[in-house]
Amino acid sequence: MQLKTQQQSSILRVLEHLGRPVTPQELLEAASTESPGLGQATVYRALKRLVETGEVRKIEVAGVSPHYEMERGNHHHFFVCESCQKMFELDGCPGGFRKLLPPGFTMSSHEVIIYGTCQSCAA
Amino acid sequence: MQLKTQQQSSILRVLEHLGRPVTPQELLEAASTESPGLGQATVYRALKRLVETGEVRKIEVAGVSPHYEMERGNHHHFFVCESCQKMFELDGCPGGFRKLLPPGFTMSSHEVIIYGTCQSCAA
DNA sequence: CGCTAATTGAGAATTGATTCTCAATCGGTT
DNA sequence: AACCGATTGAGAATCAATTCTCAATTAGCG
Repeated sequence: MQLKTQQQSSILRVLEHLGRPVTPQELLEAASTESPGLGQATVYRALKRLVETGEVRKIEVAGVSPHYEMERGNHHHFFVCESCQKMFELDGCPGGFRKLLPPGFTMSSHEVIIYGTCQSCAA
Repeated sequence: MQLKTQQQSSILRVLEHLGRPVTPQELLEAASTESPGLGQATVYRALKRLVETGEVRKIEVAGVSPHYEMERGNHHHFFVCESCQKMFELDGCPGGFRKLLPPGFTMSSHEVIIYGTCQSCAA
């Protein structure tokens, strides 16, 4: 058990290399150069396993389909380019969210998404 | 044209009365007491029209299906209760998001979602 | 190398949200 | 009250994302 297939290695390697949240579709296309004939079911199966083991994080934000990125343990938020639909990681966090809570409410986590235009699209 | 049917009035009145973002399903159930036999297609049709005219806003955040709320023009964010899945409006905004942007990126809007436990569920 | 269970690819199937179809009914006008 | 186009409800259909099915292939072990 726990086979290390060529497909699984490709998927993980490409995901690490891309360095930003990507859709299963983008990942399929990118990993297909290393593993020709790669099927989308395999990408979904790999992502599912990686999310379960905590190696990969699934990111869902309004306006775009789900993206996946390597879990690197650093707290960060996201930027969504309204022009190319690509998603980027943003370092840092302004904090101060707890003061928005109404009485009796407790916060376990938060998310910040910034929409706009990325550098490539602005050029 | 531009009929004001009993169903449309009920949907709008109930949405205003609920005072928080709700799902089409919640809205259907709540408005059904006023308009028995109300169909989900009618709720979707009404919401679509209201969103187009700008009276209602569609809110999509990770982890829960789309919600709708009256557009009142005040900038605010959202709280999602991880226990009951209900969504609430949060007043205020910490600001300071622009400093998270990498060079060359521009911001057109932002969203903040806080996850946690609401007052009712905490009790 | 040969075996066996796990994995893969292709396409069908499923899921949840939303939209469409169409006959019956309603709203507003005369 | 009668008319006619708009709206409605029920269920079928669609859509995008994801999962399942199953025969063919592959990984890891002896």
